[in-house]
Amino acid sequence: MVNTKIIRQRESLPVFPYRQEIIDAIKNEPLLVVIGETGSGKTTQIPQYMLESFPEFRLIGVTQPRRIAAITVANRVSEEHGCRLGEDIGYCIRFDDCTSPKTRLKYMTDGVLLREATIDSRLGHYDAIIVDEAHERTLETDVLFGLLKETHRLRPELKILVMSATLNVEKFSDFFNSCPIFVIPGRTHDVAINHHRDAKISSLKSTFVQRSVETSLYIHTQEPPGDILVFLTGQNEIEKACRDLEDLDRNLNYKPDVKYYEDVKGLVIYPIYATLETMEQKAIFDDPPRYTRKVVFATNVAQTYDPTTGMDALLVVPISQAAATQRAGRAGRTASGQAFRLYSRESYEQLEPDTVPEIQRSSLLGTVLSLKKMGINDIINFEFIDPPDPAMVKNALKQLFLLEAIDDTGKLTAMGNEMSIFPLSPFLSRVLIASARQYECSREVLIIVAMLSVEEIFISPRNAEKQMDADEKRKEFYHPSGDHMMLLNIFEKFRDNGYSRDWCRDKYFNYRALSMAKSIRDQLKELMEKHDLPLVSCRLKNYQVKDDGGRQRKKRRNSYQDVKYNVEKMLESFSTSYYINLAKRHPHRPVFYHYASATGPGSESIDSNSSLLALHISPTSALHPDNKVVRVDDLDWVTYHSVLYTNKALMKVVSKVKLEWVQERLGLFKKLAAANLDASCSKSKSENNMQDDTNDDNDNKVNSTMVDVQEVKNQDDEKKRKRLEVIEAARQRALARKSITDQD
DNA sequence: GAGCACTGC
Repeated sequence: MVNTKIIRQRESLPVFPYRQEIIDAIKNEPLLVVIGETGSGKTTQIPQYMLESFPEFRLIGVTQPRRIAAITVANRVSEEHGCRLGEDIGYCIRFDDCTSPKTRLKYMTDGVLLREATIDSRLGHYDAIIVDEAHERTLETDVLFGLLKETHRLRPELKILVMSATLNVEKFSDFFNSCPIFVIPGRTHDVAINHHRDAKISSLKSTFVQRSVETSLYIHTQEPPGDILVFLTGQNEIEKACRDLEDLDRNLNYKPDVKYYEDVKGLVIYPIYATLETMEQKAIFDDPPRYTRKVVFATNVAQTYDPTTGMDALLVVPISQAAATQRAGRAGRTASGQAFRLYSRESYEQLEPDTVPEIQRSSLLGTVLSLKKMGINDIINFEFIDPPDPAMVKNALKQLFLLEAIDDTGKLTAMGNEMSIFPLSPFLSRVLIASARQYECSREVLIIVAMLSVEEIFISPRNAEKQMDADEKRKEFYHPSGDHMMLLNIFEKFRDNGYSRDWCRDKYFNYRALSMAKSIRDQLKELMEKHDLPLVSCRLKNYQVKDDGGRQRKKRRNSYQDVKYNVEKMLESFSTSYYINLAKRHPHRPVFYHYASATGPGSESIDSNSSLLALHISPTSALHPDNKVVRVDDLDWVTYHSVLYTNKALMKVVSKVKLEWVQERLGLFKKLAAANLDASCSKSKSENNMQDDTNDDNDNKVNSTMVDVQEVKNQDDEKKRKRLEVIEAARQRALARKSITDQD
């Protein structure tokens, strides 16, 4: 049955007049770059043209950066094509494979294709690969670029298309052997851009929320009807902006003395950020009531990875010119519009032209492990379109060595091979394997690992009363050993309550996060079964439910022995990785110091001082002094899952450990100093010599780090404390300064 | 002076 309406729709798309030209180009060229704006139809049409024109193609793969895009596009295309989703046309995302042996066109996330590549780096199932939304430059897209270039050498018959929305794509073409670029002319509307007369970005500081609210109100009262979209940096700012604008709106009396009040008689204000419930997110697409203007406050900030500490840090940084232009372009999607920048034209011109690709600002630990698994040993010389910072690569190699995933020559070990089975941070993969092969507690550790792989579990209500209620309710999950066991408690209670959304709401837990943890647990369990990793419980045999009130509880406080599980075994499993994040308490203060920073590039650069950065226990931790679960002086050694920089360095997910658990593994730091991890990199001799120097250096640093920690332990005079504080403050300032391009 | 944007396997 031919649906004429669908045909008419397909033919009205900007890409349609170029159908034959595109097909010819694909026929003649193994590599092709296609440019087309959002809405040009490139994502839905070009794969269909290929399906229709190349019947000999058994499978065409199209990657998308986001799950939702893969699903909706596949849906749309199967409808246009007149087949049921999952038959000729399907999609594949994590936890949801909607394809069949019949499938010839497969939409997927770039992460899925990357996982497939770790199993078969030739991508032998595919006759064509299309990397869509390449301009987003996700970590996965960038790695795929390098792999596909290699695959092209091995399989020149494989058709490779790179599709992008930006015009600045010579780079893609240059990378793929100067391949042709096909441009689909777009349909866009004019956007007028207004800059602030003189404000510098650096001078906005904390006033940007207030300024954005004032500007919104100005637009509302002075400009013709039309919605307003405001970009801010985080949830807090967004909520404050919503409140402030609502207050201002309430005080407006919509008298007919201003030109546009007859058309615009009120405001509807929406916040949008990821942790909002899906329903609340969808609300922003509702049509506002008549005569009202819609204002949306949305998020967007950048993540940075600090190579001097090897830690993730969330810092507010100025956007790039490209990102500013893209944001402004949002105003012209459906009609002409205006963009208001709260900073001057000069400030705009001083911004970085392009957004730094994700690969240059994130941890490469998992990426390097995947590449090694694919047989790519020489990571430094791997063909990246924009190579990552070599210091980041070296850091990743060191960490992988400390996890025993690679040996002292940089080669993948049997352990590393097994670790790459799991779609997890290599730290957590290592823990999971230890719990299965060594400590006999994988059934429980599996849960904790899943809980550590999801977004924030705790909801922090803004309302002070609710916040107190939330804090109170959290207490029932506390465990004297720390937060890992708390996570296990939470998941088990969630399970015992039938994975209920209402239960989550009552306890102030993020239902979406806990459901995701359940899915991940199930997936990991399947992978363990498939690869013969034993699933063993450490539940104690003689465990009986006994309620003898306070005495039992008091006894538990002084021991790691849970009445129910062998907690030591679980925490020992975690220590196989997290000895790298071992911290010792200051003798007289509730702060901690990292045991040996030899892992991070911190050891390479400045100082052994990085080990003296004061680490605080996060207020959300069961072990935080205010929570009174344990006395601070009962804490000696702890390991932490991650560090968050606020104005302090906060350890997140902290558990109490015994030094004897990690003593043996600490020896790996020593071995690291002697290892030559990028020996496989065929660098010039002089660079290799430099390499050796660095390694010698590391050896010294490891020692000095240990001496320093020892000093902290033995000495405790006021001067020393002062010195540490000065160092810490300097570090924090340096960290903040690095992120701001404008001078004060 | 307390708190973290977004993806994804």
